[in-house]
Amino acid sequence: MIGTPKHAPAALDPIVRQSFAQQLRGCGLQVTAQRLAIMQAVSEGSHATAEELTEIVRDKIGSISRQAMYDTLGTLADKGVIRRIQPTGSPTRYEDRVGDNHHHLICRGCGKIFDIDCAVGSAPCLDVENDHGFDIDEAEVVYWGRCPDCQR
Amino acid sequence: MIGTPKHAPAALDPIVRQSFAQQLRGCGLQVTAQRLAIMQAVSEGSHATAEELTEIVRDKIGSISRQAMYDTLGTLADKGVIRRIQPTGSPTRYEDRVGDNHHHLICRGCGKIFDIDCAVGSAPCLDVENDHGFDIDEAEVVYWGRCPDCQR
DNA sequence: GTCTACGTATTGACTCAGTCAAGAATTCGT
DNA sequence: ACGAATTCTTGACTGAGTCAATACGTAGAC
Repeated sequence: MIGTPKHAPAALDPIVRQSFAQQLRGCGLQVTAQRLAIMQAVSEGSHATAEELTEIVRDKIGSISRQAMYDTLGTLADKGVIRRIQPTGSPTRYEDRVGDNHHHLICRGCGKIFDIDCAVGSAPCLDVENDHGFDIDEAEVVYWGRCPDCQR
Repeated sequence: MIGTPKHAPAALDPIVRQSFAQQLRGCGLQVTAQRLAIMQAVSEGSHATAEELTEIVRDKIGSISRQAMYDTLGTLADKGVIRRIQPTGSPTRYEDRVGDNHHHLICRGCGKIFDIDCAVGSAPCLDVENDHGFDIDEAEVVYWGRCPDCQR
């Protein structure tokens, strides 16, 4: 809670706020204080869980219901505004880096998650020998290993 | 034995059974009816959930506790005898294809899972530009799309 | 063969993440 | 400012998985 990653926890930069609001309208969604706070929280937290995001949002606007969190996170993820990642053995996490095809590196020891830029290009790995007739739209890659701290 | 109602409907091929038993001993595990039945169930089901596997095992040996299922599936997965896969929005699934670096193709519509052989080679994707000092041991790839049936 | 110690299975209560449903509040086009 | 549609709150609920204590079975020692 102390020492926020990117921004001071206080007020949302009006320009950023404007951009969040436009994103919502662009998706045909109404603009509400809860949604703005959730979008801000996702962009501040790095791969945060719904519970962690709830904490952050409560710091901003006082209170929010669990259901509003899940509803909004779900809709935003469906609209492609945020991305949902669900590592094995961990609750669902959310991030705001979308559309740049990056992947994740997770430590088997402590569970920390790092971003990995895709080495192959902008839309790699989508080539598959036998696609079973599927219309494939995403290749999700998770690298597993041990971080330097956990290698002892 | 004669008096007991513990039926054995689809008896396990003795040779396969032997191989399962050897795998268990090789991992330093004791050989029990429950474990043999679970290993057989995993090799029969394709990407089955713990619950589906429980059904299959009960058909074989009459009954098993939920805890024994989770314990055994967990141990076998840790020992590398079976593989655990956890797609977003679905309970954990298990399969017995291990060590051949294949991936999975999941339908966003119906959730069906298909195996995809890795096009790149036997241990691909493990090359990463910036590995953050990690000791990476696995790259897990999930392809998302729509199967032919769900494309309408 | 039997004994014994440890690994394994059962039981039942419990936790955690997420969902459902109904009603109250807010947003925003007119 | 009005009203319909969307969104939020509340509280009960579900499903998957875990914990802890006890009972059982396996396999090595005698």
